[in-house]
Amino acid sequence: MTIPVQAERSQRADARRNRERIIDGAREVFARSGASAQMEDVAHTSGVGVGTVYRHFPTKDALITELVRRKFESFAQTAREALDEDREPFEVLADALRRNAAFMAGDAATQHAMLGAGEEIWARVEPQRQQVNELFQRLVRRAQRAGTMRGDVGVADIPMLMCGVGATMGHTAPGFDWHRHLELVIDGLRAR
Amino acid sequence: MTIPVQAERSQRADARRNRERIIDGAREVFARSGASAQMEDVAHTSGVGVGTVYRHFPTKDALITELVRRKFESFAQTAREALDEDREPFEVLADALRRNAAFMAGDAATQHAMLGAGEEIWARVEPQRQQVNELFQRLVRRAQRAGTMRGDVGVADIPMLMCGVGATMGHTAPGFDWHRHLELVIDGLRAR
Amino acid sequence: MTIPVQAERSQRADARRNRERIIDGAREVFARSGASAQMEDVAHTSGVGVGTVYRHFPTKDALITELVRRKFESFAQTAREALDEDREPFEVLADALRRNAAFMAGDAATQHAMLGAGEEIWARVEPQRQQVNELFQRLVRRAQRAGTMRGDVGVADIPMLMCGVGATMGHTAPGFDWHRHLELVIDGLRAR
Amino acid sequence: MTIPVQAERSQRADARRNRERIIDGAREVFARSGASAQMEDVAHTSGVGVGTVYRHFPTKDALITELVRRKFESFAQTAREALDEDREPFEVLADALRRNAAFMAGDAATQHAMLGAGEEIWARVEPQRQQVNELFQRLVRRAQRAGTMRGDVGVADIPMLMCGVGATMGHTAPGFDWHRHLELVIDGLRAR
DNA sequence: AATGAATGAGGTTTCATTCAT
DNA sequence: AATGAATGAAACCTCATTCAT
Repeated sequence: MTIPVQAERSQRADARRNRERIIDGAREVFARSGASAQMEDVAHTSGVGVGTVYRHFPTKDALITELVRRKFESFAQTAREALDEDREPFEVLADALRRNAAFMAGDAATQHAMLGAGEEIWARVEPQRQQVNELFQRLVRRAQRAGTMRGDVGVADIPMLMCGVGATMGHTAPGFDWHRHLELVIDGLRAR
Repeated sequence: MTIPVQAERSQRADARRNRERIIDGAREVFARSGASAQMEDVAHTSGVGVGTVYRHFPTKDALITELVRRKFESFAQTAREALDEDREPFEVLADALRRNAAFMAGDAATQHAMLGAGEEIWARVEPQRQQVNELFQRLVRRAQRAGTMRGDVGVADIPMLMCGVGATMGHTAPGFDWHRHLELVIDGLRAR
Repeated sequence: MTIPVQAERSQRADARRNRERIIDGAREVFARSGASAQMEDVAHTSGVGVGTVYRHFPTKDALITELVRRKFESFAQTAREALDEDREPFEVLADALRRNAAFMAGDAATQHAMLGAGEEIWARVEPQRQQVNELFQRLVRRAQRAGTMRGDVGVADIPMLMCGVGATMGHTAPGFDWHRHLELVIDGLRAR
Repeated sequence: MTIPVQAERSQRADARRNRERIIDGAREVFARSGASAQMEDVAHTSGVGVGTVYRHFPTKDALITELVRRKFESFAQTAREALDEDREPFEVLADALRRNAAFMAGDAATQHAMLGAGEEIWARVEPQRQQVNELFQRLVRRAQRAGTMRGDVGVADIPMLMCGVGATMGHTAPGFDWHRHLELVIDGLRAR
């Protein structure tokens, strides 16, 4: 009786490992090919067959959604770490934004979602989004209490502004530089 | 002798009318379907055959490029009109940005192009882009001389920031409001 | 009353000139682009509009047919001139074949028809074909009477063999040379 | 342990069977419709979807190329068998040509390629072509040594002459008969 | 559970022909 | 009679998804 369980477990471990490989592959492929990435390419890059990709993610959208979800989770993680920091609160917030922007810069799938192309994706990561919002809410409140952040800006503005920064990342147009964009945004949040 | 000339003119007028109808149709369809709009749909919406669309625009990209080019031209027009105004220079600039943002908000095709989907399109509109830049350059200079605009922000930053505002337009996410995004951007440009 | 007649005549002259220009243009275009030549290209090369091409030739096939018909007429002309010659009859025949092969070499449309692609075209130039046959019949008979041409070869074999030579013309494959092909064919016709 | 191997093999066998079905279907369709045959038609005739055709042959040209390649391979096979015969060498060569001509007559796709429609195709079958040439080279040499074949004709002439015979096959014109054309060619190769 | 071959709707583009001017 | 813009039926090819092995 224990043998099938072991087998099942080992298979689950296998499946789980595959799931991770697929997610890694997908990130790589989306970074390479942008929104036009193909499932076959994801499968090949991940070292599995397309069928396996579809076993784990019933839809291309579902795969992208997972990528975005995880990105939001790392945004949340950044915020959590920031909450433990002890420096000047606005600088803590600004650094968290900088770290998250850097995360986004390396992830074309998330950028794609950020650009409004994926209404549905956006809806399906609502829980994660709220989680991020709640955490940033606290960072914002601290900074506003400290008087170093504008009082008339809310947490809700932050994802909107960061989406804007994300839009810059996809561009190679002259004068476009998301680092500068981000600093202008941060500057705009600072109390005067 | 005048008859052929008239005939020639009337034919051209016809073709030109069709061209405009196609552009109008394209705007409508791109607004509806975003980047995935289909040429067949554009043709049908414009009330012409696909062949006619292809006679005027040899490629889907060429059609989108024309849409974007015209949008840039209206941006330039806005700037020209602004240069004739003689209110407080920063307010003149801010209003020009508001008017242009409103133009973009009504044109999903341009939003799409702005959001990095079309490297090539962007390149082919370079002349128009520079024209817009030059005109805004003057508005910026005036405002900076008047001391009501930050001195450490350049014209080059403006399209980048406006691109960010455009990214907000595609979203229906809670808290997303491009008017607010724009005002935050304008605020960030204001001298303190 | 005479004025309209003159007008009509001048128009006919005009139309006729156009017809010739179209035929010249068509030859040029078919030589350039082979079977995939386009009517628009023919029109442009001829310096007229497509509509004009279609006024003169209701169909692409009709245009090609005319080209082939004329080619056959020049084949006939070659034969007629040969019949006036006074040299050794087989050599006269051989030279006629050489001249006609050279005509074909410069005319992709005819080659195309020769390659069996145009069943219908072939059928529509039947009268011209028979004319050519009859004339060559006489050349063949003379050569056979002179005993310098194989007696067991008929006129009917000649277009078939020449079609084969024509097939060589379209090729750039190594070792392909229609002049050599033709000489081998001529050799095969010679009495031993 | 043997099960996966069997599975792998049977899958490959399946794909391979499909590949053969596609090639058979293609031969049928090209015979019916000539150069203008459609991929959709090939798919339908083969009993598979278009996608499957494109999985096996990325391009219409690739499919035609394969057809031609195989034809060349059967030409080579004919030559190999002929080399094993030990009848009079020229007759052996002649029979090989007859067999190959019959192969061509049954395959409109090859006829089409032979007739110069596909420069690129011709280039991509160069190795097979050379293989055929080498084998025929030996047949030719034997016949020439035996003194029953003309000494001033080379192997390089053979494909050219056979191309000519192929051109006859596409025709239904009166007097056209490729068997006769071939015999005239063979006669031309014979020593006198 | 994994594989990758198969599917086929759908997308862009071409071009012979028609027709309004 | 001439023009060239308009038409739209194909043609080729792609790719998300399904399914037999």
